[in-house]
Amino acid sequence: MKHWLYKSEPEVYGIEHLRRDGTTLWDGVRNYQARNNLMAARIGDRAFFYHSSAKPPGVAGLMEVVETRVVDPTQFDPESKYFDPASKPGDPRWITVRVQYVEAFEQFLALPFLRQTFTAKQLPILARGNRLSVTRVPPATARRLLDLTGSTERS
DNA sequence: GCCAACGTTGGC
DNA sequence: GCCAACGTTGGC
Repeated sequence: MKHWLYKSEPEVYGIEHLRRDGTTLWDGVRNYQARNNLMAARIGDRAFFYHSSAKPPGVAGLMEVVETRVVDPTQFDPESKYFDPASKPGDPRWITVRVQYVEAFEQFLALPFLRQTFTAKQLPILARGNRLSVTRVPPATARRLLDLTGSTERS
């Protein structure tokens, strides 16, 4: 089982929205590297929910991947801000996953704390200039994060 | 609001 | 294929 980190702005869609919805389609990713990471997810993988552009930003909760390689419908919707006129229904460009709520962490981990605790190698989003919205979290880092958050999944 | 770090686009 | 211009992300 792999661990990932998915970013979203909590004012747009945060862990509390997911708690309410139960599951959601992680749509709107329009970066090829991030998409490739989404395509590498397998059912049962866990994803840390990262609140970006928040005050403060940080790791807020945990999700489980429940459906993989889902065609992102917003690419074909002219009304959507994620509409991609170059993507063809027979050859969709944007593929994503469905995620399910696992928990909102008792202990939110703010970015300054993450910087104190991990190196950029341990947690790729800390790398200078890293703007990728979907990244892998190495197993050792995932374990430490789960411990630090008081997750129900801690070992 | 600013800026760094990229990714994308389009002219040539 | 190069590269300048432009757009986006996201922290500060």
